[in-house]
Amino acid sequence: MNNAEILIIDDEPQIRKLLQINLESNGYKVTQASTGEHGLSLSASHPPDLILLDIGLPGKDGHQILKELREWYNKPIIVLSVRDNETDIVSALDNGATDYLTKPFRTGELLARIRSSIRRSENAENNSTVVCGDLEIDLIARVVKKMGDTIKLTSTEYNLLALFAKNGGKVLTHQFILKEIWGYSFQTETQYLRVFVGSLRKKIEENPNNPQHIITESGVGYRFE
Amino acid sequence: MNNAEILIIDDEPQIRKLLQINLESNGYKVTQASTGEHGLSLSASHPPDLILLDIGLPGKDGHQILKELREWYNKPIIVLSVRDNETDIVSALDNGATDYLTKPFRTGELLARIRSSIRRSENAENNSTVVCGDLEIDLIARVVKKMGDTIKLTSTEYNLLALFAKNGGKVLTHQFILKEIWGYSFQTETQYLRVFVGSLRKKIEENPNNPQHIITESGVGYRFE
DNA sequence: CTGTATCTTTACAAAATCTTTATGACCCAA
DNA sequence: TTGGGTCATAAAGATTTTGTAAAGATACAG
Repeated sequence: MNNAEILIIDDEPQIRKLLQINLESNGYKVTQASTGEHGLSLSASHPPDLILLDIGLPGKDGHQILKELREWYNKPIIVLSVRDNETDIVSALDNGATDYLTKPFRTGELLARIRSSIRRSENAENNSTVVCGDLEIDLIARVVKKMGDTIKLTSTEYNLLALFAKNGGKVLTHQFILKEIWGYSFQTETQYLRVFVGSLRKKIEENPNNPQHIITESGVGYRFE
Repeated sequence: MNNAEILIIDDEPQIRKLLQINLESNGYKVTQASTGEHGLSLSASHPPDLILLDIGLPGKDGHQILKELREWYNKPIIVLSVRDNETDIVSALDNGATDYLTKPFRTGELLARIRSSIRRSENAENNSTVVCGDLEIDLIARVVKKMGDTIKLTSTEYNLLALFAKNGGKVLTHQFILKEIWGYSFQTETQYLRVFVGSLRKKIEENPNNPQHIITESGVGYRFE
């Protein structure tokens, strides 16, 4: 992923600034939060592709934030901390941190660890091009073709289709889809899904009244074939 | 994974011994190799669940071994090294190392990083399918197939079948099933069960009048075979 | 500032599913 | 034989879930 979105949760402005400059110059899109609570709400309303989390936060502790994030967030979380003691490291890793880096860190190493984390979270969902009957979905170029012709999709439509394509054959619950595309706080907005699934079907299905790709599993969610 | 197999590739016997003792006392099964070449052939003949790789190997360099491993091996590789310079760290991570730890390392931290790596590589795979004659029930994808063809089940029908599949061979009482699927207050609604078992049988049994999968235990409940 | 594309919300019809009722079969003991 | 209990099935009804169109809101580019 070239332009992954990274959320920084850290109370020190100079660290945030340093990270922002380095990350942006490497092509990442950066969001910032100075408190854990703000970080939680930001990630809930728009889930980033990776989170950089400081452990030594004022107010709610970083360990606590990590636990709350991991209740639903399953992409990489790299913990940054001045604390170099084993207890903090082990606790963070066992609570679901992807990696733990002590401050001061080397920028090159941080970037490499970010690349490594993102790479693994990506090929967990098995990247490249998904071919499905007359449909071709290029997950890298973000292009969708039907019988060889490029289809014009809006950003949200594409995100939804990509999520389906990455999880072909599985039933995805409404909650899961809403969480992935719109964010944690949209879990109850099932009407969004109906509208967007409707418009996707109009564009990708041969006969939208008898969908062959996006199949509805009544009461549960949708399944992509 | 409680008893994961870990391969140690390191030329220092005392490090291997130290690792072996610590890993085995934590329930891991340990194999050892003192050279990169030996490590490659061991991992090829019997792929471990995780590899601990020393970078400072005599003969073929650890970076080279890492590259060759990554041509086919996609489970976690944690690099251990006395080299604490950025070049080695970045190179290892970019060549597919899951993590990089400098020696001397803290045992607790290493164990936590091993747990973390294995945990993530596990839930990347993760498919539990119950096969039962011509029936296949994929509990993660929430899909049921009969002779390879996907069967359309309603949400309640699926829940019921999944409950049966998870308890194959056991007799499940009416009360228990009703409690699990509909909730505690439905324990007396045995007629629900008759209706739903009936419709399930129509869909999954070869001959619904002579059911082979869902067997009636008169006066008690049902049993799944 | 203006128009266009996209997203969000509302309203209602259609479809799918669940619940209830009715009926008949079967087994077993009185 | 007869009557009570358990079970299976069909079908009517009630309820929930889904699909669709379209209006209002928002964001964005020129």
